[in-house]
Amino acid sequence: MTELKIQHILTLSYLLSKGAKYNYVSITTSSLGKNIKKSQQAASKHLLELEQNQFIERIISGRNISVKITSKGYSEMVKLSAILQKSLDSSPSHVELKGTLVSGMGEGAYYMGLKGYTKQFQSKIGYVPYPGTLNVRLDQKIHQEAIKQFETLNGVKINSFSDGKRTYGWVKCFNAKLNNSTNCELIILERTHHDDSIIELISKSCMRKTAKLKDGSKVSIKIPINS
Amino acid sequence: MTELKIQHILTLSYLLSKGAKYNYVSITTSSLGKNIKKSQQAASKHLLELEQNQFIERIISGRNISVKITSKGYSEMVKLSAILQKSLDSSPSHVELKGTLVSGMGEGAYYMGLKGYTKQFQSKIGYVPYPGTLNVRLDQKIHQEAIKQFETLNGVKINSFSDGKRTYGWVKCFNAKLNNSTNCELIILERTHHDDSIIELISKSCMRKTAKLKDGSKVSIKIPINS
DNA sequence: ATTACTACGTCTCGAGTAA
DNA sequence: TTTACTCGAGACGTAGTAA
Repeated sequence: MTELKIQHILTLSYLLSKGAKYNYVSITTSSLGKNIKKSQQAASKHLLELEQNQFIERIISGRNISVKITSKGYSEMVKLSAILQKSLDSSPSHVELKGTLVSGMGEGAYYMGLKGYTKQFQSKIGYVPYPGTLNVRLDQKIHQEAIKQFETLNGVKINSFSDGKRTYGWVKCFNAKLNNSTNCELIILERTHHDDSIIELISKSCMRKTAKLKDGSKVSIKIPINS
Repeated sequence: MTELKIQHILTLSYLLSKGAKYNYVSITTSSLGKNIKKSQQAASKHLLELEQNQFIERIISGRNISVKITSKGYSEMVKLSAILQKSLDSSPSHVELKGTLVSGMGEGAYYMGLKGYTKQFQSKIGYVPYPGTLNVRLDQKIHQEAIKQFETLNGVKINSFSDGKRTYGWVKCFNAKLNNSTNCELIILERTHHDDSIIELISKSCMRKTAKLKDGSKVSIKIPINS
């Protein structure tokens, strides 16, 4: 049994949309050509080949050509569409980052402890974070690159605020799971104070204790993507 | 902007199924080749071209290659999948037959009037047909061919029966609309007594009267397909 | 083992054109 | 107008092979 050639799927798709599943529909090769963005000659060849391989049936009366898709042709299209559909759906909806626990400068703890932030944390993520952020260095390039997409993804937005002297930038939170067990939030800062390879996490309790971590521990962070 | 080449969709589909929408996933060109049923070399070329046209991003560290689909690549796949999906869904779910009203031999009327049939008609299609079938000759080849598929489609099945002397074959009924207005049933007989170009219709009342028809009238019959 | 180059063969397309 | 042929150009895939 001959396989459906990949370049024929647009032709079959067009025929299908014209109702060629149950009825013989009359078409011209030039109109088909336009629709699949190929020449009239290519369209003609497509029909010929599809007929030869029994994906379609043709009835020719004079200049008029009528085409119907066979059940074999239809099921091939269903199969292909299902493959695409499945691959689009099944794409795992989380990002996994791996890295090493490092010491921060205490800056994160200072900023995140400001009232302008803690009030919003309480209402938007449901808790006031333990004072102190967990800094993780992403050792591999693939994780350093993967983190960049969070700039464009939508998380829980903690708005910027001002205390009269200066303004503090916004913070985006993404729910995450540390080492498959500890719930926490990955935070993306408007004004970051370190390079792309360091990420910061906050949590309700002290993660160094609950997850039994110390500097140099290898950690995994999984962030579900909900879109 | 370069278009996504049709031969690359299987590669993108495979990457997607490996989770390459959000994460960089590491793959080998030979495993990709196997999955898309092409050689390792072809797979390598595919990745190179996809990267060139910004459908994917690659990170190469030594022998290891990691790939992530770009948003451009993802949306192209969504687009294509939608086109296929739509063409599969939107296929008109009815068959239209056109033909000319002709006189039957009265045989249809005789058989369909037998109690073994009429009892089943009453319970399965909700009425006892007007005694007499409407015979329509399908003038065009495309309609003569289209009628053949009803052999394999499932309609309302009127079972065969025996009166002791002989058995009478089964009858399949398909709800139909005559000239867009009169409800009737297309009947497919196990033992037909005429050639493929003649179809028979039954209805509750006399269609020649209700639809104002006489021999030679051109008629249209639309049969919804429910599958 | 890996990726990806060159070389070559085959497939696909489109221009020209016949019927 | 149609469809579909021939044929040349270029796209695509694979074998062999280097790194």
